[in-house]
Amino acid sequence: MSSSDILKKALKKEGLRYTHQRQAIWDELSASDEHRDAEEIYLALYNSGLKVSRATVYRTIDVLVKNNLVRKLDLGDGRARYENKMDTAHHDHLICVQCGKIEEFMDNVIENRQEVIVENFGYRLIRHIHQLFVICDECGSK
Amino acid sequence: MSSSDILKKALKKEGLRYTHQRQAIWDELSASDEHRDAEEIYLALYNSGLKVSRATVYRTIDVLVKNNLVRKLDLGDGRARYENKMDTAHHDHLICVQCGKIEEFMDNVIENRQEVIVENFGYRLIRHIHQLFVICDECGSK
DNA sequence: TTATATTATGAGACTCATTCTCATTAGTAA
DNA sequence: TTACTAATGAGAATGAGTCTCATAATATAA
Repeated sequence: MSSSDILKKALKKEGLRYTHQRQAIWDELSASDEHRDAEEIYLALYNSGLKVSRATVYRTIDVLVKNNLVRKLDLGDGRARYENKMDTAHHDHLICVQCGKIEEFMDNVIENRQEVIVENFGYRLIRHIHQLFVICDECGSK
Repeated sequence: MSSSDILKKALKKEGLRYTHQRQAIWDELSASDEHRDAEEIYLALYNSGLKVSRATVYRTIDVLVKNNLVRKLDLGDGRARYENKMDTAHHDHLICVQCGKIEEFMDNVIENRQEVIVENFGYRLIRHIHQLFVICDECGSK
């Protein structure tokens, strides 16, 4: 399925219209596996000649997040980051507190324990946030 | 060690002065095991007749957090929560996405796996955030 | 104690990411 | 095409948190 088909499908599901702006924003996000904030997405589009407003960037990202095409990350520094979620397995993040580098990890033992913990409370797990703040090899060797 | 001794010790370590406001804020935080935001702390003080400014609330909480007397929680909704950290073992949180109720959990298997993961990257673990967003028993039964 | 030197406080201005408003523009169903 | 809406853009608004600076309070020295 092409990039535009994926988007069109999500928009149709939400009863939303297919626009150039939405396609441009989805193209920008789906073409990269970086963890960027809204301003970086906005500037990337702007610099490639696509004048999409910040408001539309935010609005469109919301739709993409809601439809599981993009993941929103809150790293605790006041700016949300977004990552392409297409064709990527579930994972959580390691963040270097010095240089900001972001790595991904996934651990089945932890995933299973989470379920057990929530079950013991008699609750139902909806989603989780698991972030390991580290000093990476490069920063640690300085 | 009394509440004021604990605070005085932390302030001395930081080279800061002991003031009524700082004591009032620490009293308010140390007397409860709730997870409140800065505005709630401010209002609790205000309503008990202690007119401490918001700026001082924020400034003092920063000192308390830095000295491990208080823990700052980022639940991803734009307002930081603070909890008394005195005499409490390490734990992470379950948050009900419907009613906002917060429960605490601690799992040694997870704690150990975290260390292993970070070690495998050749990094050093500084701190972590682990939050399980759930639907609690009360909300789930409705 | 009392004077002196700082530091802390309060009020409100400011910041910055994000959301909202509303007039204009553009999809889309018929 | 038309006609009906929904989407967009520009900039105002929001809200948590931070900063400024004149005034008040604390710690230190005498």
